[in-house]
Amino acid sequence: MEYKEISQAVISRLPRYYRYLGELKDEGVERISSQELSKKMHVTASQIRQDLNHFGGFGQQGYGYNVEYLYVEIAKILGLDKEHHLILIGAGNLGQALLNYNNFERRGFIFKGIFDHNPKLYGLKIRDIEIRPMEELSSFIKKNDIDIAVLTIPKISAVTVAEKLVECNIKAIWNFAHIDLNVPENVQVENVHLSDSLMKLSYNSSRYHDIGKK
Amino acid sequence: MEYKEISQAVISRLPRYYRYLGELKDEGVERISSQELSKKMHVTASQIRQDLNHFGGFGQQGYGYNVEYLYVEIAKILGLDKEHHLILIGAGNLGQALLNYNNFERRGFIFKGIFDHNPKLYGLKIRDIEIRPMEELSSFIKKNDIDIAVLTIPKISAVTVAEKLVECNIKAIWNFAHIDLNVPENVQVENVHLSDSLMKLSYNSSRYHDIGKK
DNA sequence: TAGATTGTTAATCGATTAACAATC
DNA sequence: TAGATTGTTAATCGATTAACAATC
Repeated sequence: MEYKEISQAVISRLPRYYRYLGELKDEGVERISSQELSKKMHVTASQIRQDLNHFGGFGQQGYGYNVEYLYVEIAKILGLDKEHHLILIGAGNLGQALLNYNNFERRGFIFKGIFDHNPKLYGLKIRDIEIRPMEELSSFIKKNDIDIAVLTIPKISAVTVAEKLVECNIKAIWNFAHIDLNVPENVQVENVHLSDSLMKLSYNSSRYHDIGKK
Repeated sequence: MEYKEISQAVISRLPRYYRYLGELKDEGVERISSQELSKKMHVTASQIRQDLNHFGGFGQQGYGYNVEYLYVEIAKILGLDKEHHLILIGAGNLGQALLNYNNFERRGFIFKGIFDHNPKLYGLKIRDIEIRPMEELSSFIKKNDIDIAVLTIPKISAVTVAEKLVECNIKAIWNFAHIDLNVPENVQVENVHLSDSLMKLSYNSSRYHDIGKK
C-alpha cells in the first residue's frame, strides 16, 4: 500500500462529508454529483472532487457518486469499519456525558473501562461499566486491547496521566484537558479545548458587533 | 477604528497564546521574546510576531514582549474583558457538564438561564439556575441581555431552536448539536462536533498504525 | 553605542479553485 | 453517439516562513 501524506485540512472535512452522505442515504437518494453536494454543503465542487481523489476514484464520469457506496468507503477511510475500544479517565460531569452519548457506540467506539483517582467511586458503575483505580490502568489496557484513552481530567494531572498512557503503548488520546500533551509521534492526540472554542466565539461576536458588518 | 478582516486561522491561535502567557505570568516571568515563546509552543517565532501584529505592536525591539501586558491585551482582543451572559438550551448530561465547569465563569462567561422542553424539569435548579420552559426563551433573552446561547440538544430540534434564537436577535450560538446551522451572517456560530473530532482521531490512529511510521 | 529583537516586507509553500481532457 | 460529470493538471489565492531594516 503506497502512502502519501494527506493534509489534516482534508481529514477534517471527511466527517462532514460522511454526515451529509448519511443524511442523503436516509432520504433514499441513490446518486449525487459533486455539484449538487457542493450546493448542499456550501463548499466548491472542485474541493469535493479533490478531497475524495486523495483516497481513490469513487465516482463515475457522467454519473456522479453512488451515495451508499461513497458512504461506506468514507467510513472505511475513517476507520469506522472496525471496533474501537475506549477507556475514560476522569469520571466527572464531562466524562459521564461522553459515556452516555449513544452515537459513539453506534459508530463502533465502545467504552470498556472507567478510571478515576477518587477511591469513593471504585466499584461504582456508569452504564454498566465499572470505575477502577488508576493503578489498574496498565494491565487493563493490555488485557482489553484498548485503542483510545479519553482524558476528562483537570489539566494538572493530565500530563502525568498522558505519560503513563504512553508507557502503556496507547495508540490515541482524546484530550479534553486544557493543556498541550507532549507525546511521541506514534501516539495520536486530538484536542477538544472547549474554552478555546468559546473564546473564539467571543472574539467573533464581539468583533462583529463592535465594528459592524464587514 | 479601522477594520481589516483577520483570518480565522489567526483567531484560532489566540486562545493558545493566551493560555501560555497565563502560565508564564503565574510562573512570574516578566518578559519573553518571540523566539523563546516559539520554542515553548512549537510554532515559528515569525508566526507569533505576524499574528500579534494583526492587532497592534505589543512588543519592543531589543526587549521582547511584556508577559503581563500581552496577556491583558489578548484578553481584550478575545472579548474577555467584558461579561458574557449565556443560556443553556438542553439540560442533559453534556449541558450539565458545561454548567459545572468553573473555568467559563472565571473568564466572564456567566450562565443566566437553562431551558429544556421536558416539563418535569421546570423549576428545578442546577447550580442555582432555574430550568425554564422553551416558551420563556424570547422574553428571557431580552430581559437578561443574553449574548450567547449554548445548544446541547439533539440535532433533530437544533435547527428549529436556532431559528427561534435568530428571531430573538441572539448574537452567538455555541453549537454542540451534530448538524450545521444556517443562520444570517450577523449571528456567529461556533460548532463543537464531538463525533467529528473522534472520527479524525480514529483516522489518524488507524492510518498511522496501518501504514507504519511515515 | 552595540546587541537584541521587533515590525514588516518579500519569498516560499501549501491549499483551494478553475479548467479541461478523459470517459462513462 | 451526445451529454454529463469525473479525475487531474494548471492557475490562483492565501497563509506561513524567512529576511532584514528599524529601533529600543
